[in-house]
Amino acid sequence: MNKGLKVLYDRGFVKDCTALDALSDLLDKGPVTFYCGVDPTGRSLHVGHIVPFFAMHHLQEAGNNPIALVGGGTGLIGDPSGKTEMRKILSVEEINSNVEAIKKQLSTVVDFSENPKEGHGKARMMNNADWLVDLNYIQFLRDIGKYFSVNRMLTFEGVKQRLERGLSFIEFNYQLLQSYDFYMLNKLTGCRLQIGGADQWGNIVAGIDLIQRMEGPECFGLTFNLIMRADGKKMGKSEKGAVFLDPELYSPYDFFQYWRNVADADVEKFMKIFTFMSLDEIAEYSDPKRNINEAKEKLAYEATKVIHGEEEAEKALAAAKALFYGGTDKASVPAKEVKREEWPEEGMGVLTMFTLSGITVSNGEARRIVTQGGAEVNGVKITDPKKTFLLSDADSDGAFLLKSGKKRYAKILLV
RNA sequence: GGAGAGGUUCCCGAGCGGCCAAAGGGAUCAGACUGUAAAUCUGACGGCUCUGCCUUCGAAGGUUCGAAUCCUUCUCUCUCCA
Repeated sequence: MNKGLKVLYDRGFVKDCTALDALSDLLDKGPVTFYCGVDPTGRSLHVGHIVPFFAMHHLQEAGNNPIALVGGGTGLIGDPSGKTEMRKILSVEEINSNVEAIKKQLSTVVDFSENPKEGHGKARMMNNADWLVDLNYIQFLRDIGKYFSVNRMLTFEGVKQRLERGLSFIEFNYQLLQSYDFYMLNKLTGCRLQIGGADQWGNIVAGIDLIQRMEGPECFGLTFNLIMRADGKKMGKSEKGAVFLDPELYSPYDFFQYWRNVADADVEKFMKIFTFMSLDEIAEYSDPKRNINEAKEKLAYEATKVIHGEEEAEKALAAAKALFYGGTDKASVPAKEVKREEWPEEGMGVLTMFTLSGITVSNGEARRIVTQGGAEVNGVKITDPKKTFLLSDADSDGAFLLKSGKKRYAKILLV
């Protein structure tokens, strides 16, 4: 099998391939241009979204040329695959600002630079708005629509599910547009391969068929496993909601903690997918004789390093050590700054402090934690919800370190 | 267009005109046990200046001493018919 392709298999990405042998041959013959779509529906991707882009990274490393196709046009519609409800329709401005943010996030795993490393393929970013927005409806129906069978589209799993709940015509069209994307990319760039999550299978196959019917070359599709956690939950959801890549929405410290707390059974799998560690190194960490917590720490460090950079990863690691093993560097604990002169003279109540720090959403929730014995301030357990703190109670760094439960930390920093 | 069913707190889902901030489950949070894991058990779970007060049951009105529960209009969803 082709080397680049094998990497994806070895690391556990691949779910299905339309024509494995033929694709392998094609890759062997030289660099292949391939693409993967992203929907700009939010201002940040979360860890589940980025799986195909890790795959993209490995293929790029093998010399192939990736295209990250932002769905600036299709985002105006919404893909019904895997959704049980209609997606909200975004304005053009929203989409454009999301596109910018997403590009930045993708750059952490895919190298979009002008001069990629020796032997690596050259990546680029494209936007399907470029050819979709001005599409002429009648023309499109005549040229593209004639190749699609509604009967066949109705048999697709994603569509079937939606039929039970209702599917609007606009969403039903998604498949045609995605197929058209593939066709256009093939024409414009010679793109021969589309990769994506397992839920994209139907759309990818439809695209390949379309190109064939439009008398283009044989194209390929490769889909990846939907990454599930050992507890059966979908990847990328945490107690706090989706694990976003945007540090504003999900701090690097929390990001680190997300990986630090994965189930034992997931560690090896996640190392293969969400880090660039070599398989040999991963094998070392997976040795059952080895302390599983060491492996989790490594996973957390590596994953954070990829997404937020080495510096943030170091900080998160140091902070974790400080909080859990009594170190001193607590710098990267998420902090909320408060001006000294704004601190109430009679002291600030614990409940207010917890809510202010963002650790709790309401005073009621803070009260619960305090009365149930889960609250700590600067290492001292607080059980009285009426307890107040004066400026002079802050630690030597001028901070209050708040702890909720066993592992949630936040800080109020006096400035 | 016609007929019917329905919109309940984060999600699913129960709810006799007063005893409903609203059963039950899930999710979540805290405690115990642990390895910053899993499983399990216990407790909490709208907001607040918290033995009380305020805001919620698609929206707006109305009936009533009193409504999530009754009436009217509007709105949205689903099903069947054409």
